[in-house]
Amino acid sequence: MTSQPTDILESLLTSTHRLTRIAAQETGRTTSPAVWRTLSILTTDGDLRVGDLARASRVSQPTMTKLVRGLAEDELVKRIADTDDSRAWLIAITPKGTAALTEWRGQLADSLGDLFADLDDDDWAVLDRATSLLASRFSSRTDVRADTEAVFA
Amino acid sequence: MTSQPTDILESLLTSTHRLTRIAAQETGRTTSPAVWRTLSILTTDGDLRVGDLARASRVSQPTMTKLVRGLAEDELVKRIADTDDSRAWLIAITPKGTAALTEWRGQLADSLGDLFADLDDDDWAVLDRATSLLASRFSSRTDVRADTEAVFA
DNA sequence: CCAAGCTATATAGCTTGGCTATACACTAGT
DNA sequence: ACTAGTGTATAGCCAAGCTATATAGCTTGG
Repeated sequence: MTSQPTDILESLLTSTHRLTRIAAQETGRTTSPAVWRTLSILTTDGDLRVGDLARASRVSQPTMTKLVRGLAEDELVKRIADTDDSRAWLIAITPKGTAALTEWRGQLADSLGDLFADLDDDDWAVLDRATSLLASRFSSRTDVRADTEAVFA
Repeated sequence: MTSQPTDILESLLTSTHRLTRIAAQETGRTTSPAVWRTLSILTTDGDLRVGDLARASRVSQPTMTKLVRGLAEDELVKRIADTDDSRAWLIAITPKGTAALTEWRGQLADSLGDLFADLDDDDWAVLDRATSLLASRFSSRTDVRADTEAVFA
């Protein structure tokens, strides 16, 4: 019996959050999901305004403002003045930010390696496909939210 | 071309956290990942002591104590005195807790339904297998290889 | 061309989940 | 019985999330 979508989604979210906790403990890193979610979005989508970044990451604008402030202090992102609209900023990931994301990716593999040691190539292929399926949910779509006019600049 | 495990894991975690944020916004629910992660563990593993629950959920013991207090106030779990060790408590999910988890599962399906509308049966099978693979990482007692039996039956 | 309103970001203040350090209460070993 | 060990709770901190609101800059109608 194949599981119902509702069960699959719940199990997927729950399991992944447990994985996240394991990664946090094993790496001893304090870097939060919010940080690498943000960096990851900037990497795949390119420079974004604070508001668009908030929508992409699905958090409120004040939350993203706060996150960006922290990231900018750590020099993982930089703010670029928007010449067309001086109220706005373009947020761009810095080389240091890219390096941090890459490093975290490696630590993930190291810390979760043992847990996945028994997976064969076929299992990895399944995870790969599933991950692609999930990632494709977010790519270049008329994002449910009505406005989003200028995501690509 | 298959991605490297390190990329797969990073993308998996990031995508799922974005899904989590979408679910939070669409359902308008304030219930946090920590809550349903805890309820989900209690459902699959049965009654657990606070310490064991903390280990299963991969948070510190004080964090779990705090979570359990909140859950108990909402009557989603109850504390059962451990007759063998009067320092300890067994934490059990209540019918109300089970109902809440079930309801959340349904809301997940509702709120994420549109996003996954274009998936065919094959795609869902992939997600199902991947989810089983992930879930099997945590079945601490019945060791590895739980995935092979768990997918289809 | 300027007041009124709309929009982009920032600030304030709150809640909760996460942590470490430590206290307290009970169990167990010698 | 004393000491060491273990299970839970408390205290106090920080970060990530929220809503409500302020500030600053665009835009537009009269």
